[in-house]
Amino acid sequence: MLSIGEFSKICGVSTKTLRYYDEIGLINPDEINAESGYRYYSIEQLKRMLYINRLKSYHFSLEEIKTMLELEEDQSEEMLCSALNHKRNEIQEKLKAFEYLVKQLSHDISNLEKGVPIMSYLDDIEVQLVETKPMNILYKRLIMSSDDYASGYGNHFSELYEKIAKEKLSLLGQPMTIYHSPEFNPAGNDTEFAIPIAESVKRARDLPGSLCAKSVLKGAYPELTSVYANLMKWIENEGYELISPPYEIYVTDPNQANAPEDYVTEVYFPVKKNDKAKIRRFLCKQQ
Amino acid sequence: MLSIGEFSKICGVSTKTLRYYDEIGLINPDEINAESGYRYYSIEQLKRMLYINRLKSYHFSLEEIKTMLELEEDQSEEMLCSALNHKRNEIQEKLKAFEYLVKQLSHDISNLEKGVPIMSYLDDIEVQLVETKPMNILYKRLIMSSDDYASGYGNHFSELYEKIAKEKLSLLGQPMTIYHSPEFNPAGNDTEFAIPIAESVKRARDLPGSLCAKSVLKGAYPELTSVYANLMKWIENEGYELISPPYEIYVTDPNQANAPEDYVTEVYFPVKKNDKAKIRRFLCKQQ
DNA sequence: GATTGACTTTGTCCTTAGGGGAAGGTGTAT
DNA sequence: ATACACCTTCCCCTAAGGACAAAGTCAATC
Repeated sequence: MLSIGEFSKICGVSTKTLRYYDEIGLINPDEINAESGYRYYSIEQLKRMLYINRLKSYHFSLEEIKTMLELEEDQSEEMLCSALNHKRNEIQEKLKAFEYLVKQLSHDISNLEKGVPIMSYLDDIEVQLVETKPMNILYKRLIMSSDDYASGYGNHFSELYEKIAKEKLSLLGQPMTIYHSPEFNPAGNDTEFAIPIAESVKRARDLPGSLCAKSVLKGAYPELTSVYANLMKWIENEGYELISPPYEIYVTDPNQANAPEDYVTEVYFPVKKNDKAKIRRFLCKQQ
Repeated sequence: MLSIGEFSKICGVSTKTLRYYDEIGLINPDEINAESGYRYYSIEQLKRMLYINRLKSYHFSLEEIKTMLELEEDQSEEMLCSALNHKRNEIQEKLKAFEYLVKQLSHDISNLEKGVPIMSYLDDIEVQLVETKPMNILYKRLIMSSDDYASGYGNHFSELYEKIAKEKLSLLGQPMTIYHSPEFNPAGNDTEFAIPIAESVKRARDLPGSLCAKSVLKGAYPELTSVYANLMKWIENEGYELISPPYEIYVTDPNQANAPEDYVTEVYFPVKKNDKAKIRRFLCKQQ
């Protein structure tokens, strides 16, 4: 039997960690001296501990590791395999995200070396006033958490496209997303996926035309918040106000597998000129 | 002026977060109503908030972002640039680590699909008993935290090599590391870097020869803990005990830029047969 | 047998970057 | 005046342990 210190050294895990794992039931010492409370581990527990270490290195949470160890005992290898596969996909996603980050960082660094401030691109986002025409859209509206965005977009749109194909509807434009939430909430935002079509079928509605402030983004989606911010700033400065939920039109189809830097997205903010009361309040607050 | 909810929506940051940032002084509202305590943000603060978001996406901590914002005000762009460069290197390191993880995961998955348990490789690590010859080693001993390992190894060895080159000493073997800490401690382990040489110079000492349990690892360094564990298990089972600190010899030079999977490392545990008292105690504990 | 020093126990507080919810006060529109 | 959305502070919670502190225990030496 090994004391906690000996076991600690052998597995390269601190004694603190071993006590913590005992507490959460991840690996309990083979024997605990009833009088002194000293923990003793057997040499056979080594394998379990090393297994835990390996799963930890794969970025599984201790909670996940615990259930995987229980799977191990049930000899349920398919479950284990699918957990590993799932984790591999997760890591590959992160890999891609990191590759993109390096690109972005390099871009910012080279700008900074040229003396261009990092956020100066904000001032280069152009805003136009346009009059949009009413559209008939096939829609699907639901609460989306920010985690779902990456995977969710594709799925929801493909559902809509499927319906269009099955019911032989006439496609009239690019896919779009309408944001209904009045406040940003990481837990979930009220989001509507839509595709313009000709027919007035069941899950279709009218999107009225109106005066809109519009910006076009050429770049990856994370940049969209900047565009939103810029549009809000613009309408504030120019004395307009938002009259209905903003929406985005995806001009480039992400399924066509372009690089994220080449995506083109149009952002529309339906607006009208501020009314007198608002202006008065606005000036009042300014004082 | 914008209420916290409006500002929240514009920047895509929750109101909770905005209050937290106010608390830690990352971004304070332009104005706070003295009676109601309501926070009001100006449209000019947008840029700062978006800047914070961007730095956050680069995985800077809020603490780091805070100092970077202060740098911004001092117009100290070189510091900013070096911070970004540093972060880029960090991310590239993580990228490499993730690529290796995917490899390892794939390996484990393919094994598992063949019905081979993940940890079965442990049973395949061979242990031999060997008699080592005494060596004269040039050494450098210090406390290394586990974070330092990746970067530290190279530096410390190159320092030793430099000394050998400058003082025209005779190189007699591969670089090695001796682990003196009695317990694993993430904050730091007592580690000795050493290279065998012929001359008895100042920072050289004798490493006595002895009976050793030895394993050879072909694979990346994170696997070493498994080898250590296996050796400990072996000496426990075979009735030996460790008599002096274990050490590793790096047969493959990492500087030769092989793939980590091809590294060859020998691990030595100086041992002797258990004495009677130990055996008695051991049996006693077994009961 | 006594002491020493290394080892171990439990306990409490601390870390990041906020999320959840309660209790109560405000702003604004009707 | 009232309803309702919005805002405030306050407190507790997260994952995976690390950093102490006070007190008890082990094994070896004198």
